[in-house]
Amino acid sequence: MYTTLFAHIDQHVSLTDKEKEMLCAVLVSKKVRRRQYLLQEGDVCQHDYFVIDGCLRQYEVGENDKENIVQFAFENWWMSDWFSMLTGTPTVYNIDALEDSTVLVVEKKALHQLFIDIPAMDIYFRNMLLQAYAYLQRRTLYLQKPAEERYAAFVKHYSWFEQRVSQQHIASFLGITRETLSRLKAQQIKSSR
Amino acid sequence: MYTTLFAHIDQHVSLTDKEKEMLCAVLVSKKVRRRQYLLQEGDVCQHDYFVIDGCLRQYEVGENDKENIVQFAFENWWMSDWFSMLTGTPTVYNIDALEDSTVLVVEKKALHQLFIDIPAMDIYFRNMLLQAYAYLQRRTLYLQKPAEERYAAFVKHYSWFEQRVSQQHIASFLGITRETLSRLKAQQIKSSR
DNA sequence: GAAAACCTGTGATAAATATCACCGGTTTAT
DNA sequence: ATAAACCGGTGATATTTATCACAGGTTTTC
Repeated sequence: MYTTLFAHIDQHVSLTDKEKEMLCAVLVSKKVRRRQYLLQEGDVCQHDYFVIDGCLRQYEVGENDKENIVQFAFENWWMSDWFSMLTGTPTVYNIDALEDSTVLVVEKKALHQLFIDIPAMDIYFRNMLLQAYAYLQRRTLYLQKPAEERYAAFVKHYSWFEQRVSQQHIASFLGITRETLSRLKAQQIKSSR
Repeated sequence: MYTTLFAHIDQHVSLTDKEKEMLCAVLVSKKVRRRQYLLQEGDVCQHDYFVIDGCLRQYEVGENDKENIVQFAFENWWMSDWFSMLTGTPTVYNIDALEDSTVLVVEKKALHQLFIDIPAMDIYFRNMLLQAYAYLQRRTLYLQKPAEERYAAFVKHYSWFEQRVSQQHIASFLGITRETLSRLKAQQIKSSR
């Protein structure tokens, strides 16, 4: 059950068997159904989630009920609302599952204790954070550009998303409407001939 | 000289005098003039910068020579290109000073050694990262929305920027043209009467 | 297995935003 | 000290993108 996570951690740092045991002790595995919430607007975020299998999304619901997707999480990604967790304030985001999924759950305090008890986990998490930050910065950069460039960047970096999530969710991720995305795709196919 | 940084660290964690000494040993203070580069496209980023006084910007130069500002750094902010530093690949960003500034410089390896030697610095840096990530996520959210909402969010969260940086830089930060920003401002003044 | 809900594509139109051009006022460089 | 560069505002216009409406195909639900 935990092998997926161990394999991922092994790509960054080495854990002793004893440390793996300590880690397991604070992990809880959880099955979530498609459309099921892990976090809802107004909650205070208390957990960090690691996707073993499936797909999560994090989004804000604007006025006019429009859903703005901040992030997806597929296999081997962590997802949480750090801001809410760090400050103890209610979150503005929702996290739910786009597919039936299996996740590992770590509670906030247990996570911080892990950092203290297992230096390697501390390094692993910092690496995860740095990586997440770097990717988010790149996304920020593209969100400052017109729709066509956003889509081009998406195809270049994340084209495999297309197999997993619907067009309208990709459009939301790119900050454009589904209609505009549909037209950009048509245009791209045309220009590649 | 280092009191600014110590004061900032103190807001998050406590350092012993011995630890402060160790920290000072790896810090180099540096004066940078307005327009002077700290990092240029193509460099591999090797340093993390802490602004004691002044203001930095991090930006990408697109085709058509357009500057896309990813981030500002004022007093008490750290700035670096984590992605380049983490992966050792050349950066796509430039970092330069918008005002004559004083910064503290830490070299990559020294920084990682700090994390190992001083647990409190480790926690401090993780907090910085979490905070930076949370803010960037909020920015991502607003970049998915129309110009008027971006500007409104800017005024709400960062209006003090306006005293420090030019309109065109703010426009770049918001991902809109300076003309559009100018019109939004005019419109805001009008509607507030 | 029929009805409802959902998803993608596409046309017509409206709204938002960018581009281009020009202005006067300020700062910078020689 | 003067010219040059920069800066922010504003009008006219072009381009991009959103909105609205509808249609056919698929999936979900009861």
